[in-house]
Amino acid sequence: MANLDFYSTPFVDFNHTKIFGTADTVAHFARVFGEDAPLQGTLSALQRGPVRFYRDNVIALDEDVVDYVMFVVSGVVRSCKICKNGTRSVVSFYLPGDLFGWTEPTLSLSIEAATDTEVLFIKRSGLLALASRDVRVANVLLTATTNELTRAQEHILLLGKSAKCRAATFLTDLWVRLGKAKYLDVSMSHQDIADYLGLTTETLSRSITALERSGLISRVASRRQLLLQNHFGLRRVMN
Amino acid sequence: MANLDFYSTPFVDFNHTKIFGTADTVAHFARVFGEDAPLQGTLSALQRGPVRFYRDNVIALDEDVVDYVMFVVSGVVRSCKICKNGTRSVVSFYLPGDLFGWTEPTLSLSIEAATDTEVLFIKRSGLLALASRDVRVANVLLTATTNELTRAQEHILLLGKSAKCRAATFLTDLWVRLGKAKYLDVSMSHQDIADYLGLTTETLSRSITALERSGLISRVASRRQLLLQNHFGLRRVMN
DNA sequence: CGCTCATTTGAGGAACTTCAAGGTCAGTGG
DNA sequence: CCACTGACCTTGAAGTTCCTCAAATGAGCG
Repeated sequence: MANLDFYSTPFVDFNHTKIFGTADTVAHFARVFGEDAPLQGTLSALQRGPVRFYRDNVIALDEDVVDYVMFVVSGVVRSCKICKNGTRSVVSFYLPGDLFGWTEPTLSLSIEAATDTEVLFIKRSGLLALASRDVRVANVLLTATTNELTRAQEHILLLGKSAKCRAATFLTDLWVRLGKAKYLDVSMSHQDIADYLGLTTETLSRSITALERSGLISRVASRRQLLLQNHFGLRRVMN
Repeated sequence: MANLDFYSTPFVDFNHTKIFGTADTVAHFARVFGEDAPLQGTLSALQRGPVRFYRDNVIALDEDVVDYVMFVVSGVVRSCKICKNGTRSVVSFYLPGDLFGWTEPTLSLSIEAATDTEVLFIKRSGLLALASRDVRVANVLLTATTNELTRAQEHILLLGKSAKCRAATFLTDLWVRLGKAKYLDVSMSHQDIADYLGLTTETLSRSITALERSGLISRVASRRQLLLQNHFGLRRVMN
């Protein structure tokens, strides 16, 4: 179980983790908070990490993170819940550049590494104090939460559609969120995606195969790498 | 279509609306923003309304409300989307005391009256400016968005469960949100609830009947009024 | 190469939807 | 007061989609 008091000392090993340099972090942060040097300094005093987690390791349990918000430096983070009957739901995926951890701990979601990932921990109280002094920071925080809210609402709408539509929408959205690169590297497992879409892996597989047979997507080197061939057709399936 | 420039003049009629006194409004607002008299004054300068909407009338289209957030004074508001194939999804219900309207307009949700309702419109820019001067207001805004995010995530989890579980959870949650009164008055239509739960009205009806036959709930006077009889049993169905 | 684990495919079953009809209730007018 | 109306909810039977279970195939790795 994640014990975040660990992070009060910067640069520690934890849970098979390895500490990386902060160069990438600053670059990512700059995208969110701008290039203001004094502000960067204040922020880096609040942050711990980045900490590396290997795939499927628990980053934090929701109750543990009331004191921190998190920032994804690399990899994919999933926020999920296992119900009493054994089924799992993935509530959200967080990608590099996402600032998350606002939700109430009452849901007791588990924050886990969907791939190998680097995560930055930021003192919530310090960030809120900073926000009350600097309007830009306050705006960033409000933007981060409303963005996450918007994605959650899109997710709700998605769960009302057919399996094929869910798969097509997921792949297209992921492609957009990852910057519309030529090839889409689907780095999370089919199990994670299925639990996100409210499907079984079998139905997900059949849906993706159906999209492939329709000529809308095609698989490149590995099965994890896709080429979205017919964006217009995909848009039509997405409804 | 709702044209919010209308509200730049206070106390107007709009869309078969009738203007009510502000007594209730201030009481509701006090719960959220506290009893600070100068702050109340500043806030009331930002607000327009309350405006009354009759059931099934459109309060605002998402694109229209970039300049306003909304506050429910009485009744139930639904935020929903009609897809191209004709199916409708209800993303969220807002109850008296809820402050909403943060989500990005890209989703183009429609904000509608699920029952007769009174809604207060608050200038977004003014509220944000106030938040940057008053930390309490900033906290209220962040709390409002994170609360809504938490509810959206609970909604996502709910859509992964069985029809009976969804119905039981919906009724129990509504009962809690409405203050745990003895009897639960379900004021929205079954169609609205079904679209919220991702079910048909038929399946919803069958699920509620099943709950009744199990002795977990019972109907009182009208079909819209329920008594949650066995909270322990409901909890078990909710999983 | 041979192991393991993830993905794919197939057949059968369960849950939910669809379509159709009947029932209930509040409001309306005779 | 009572029949009539229309909206809403309930119930039944048939159909669809997705899930479950089982087995085969493929990919990654020592």
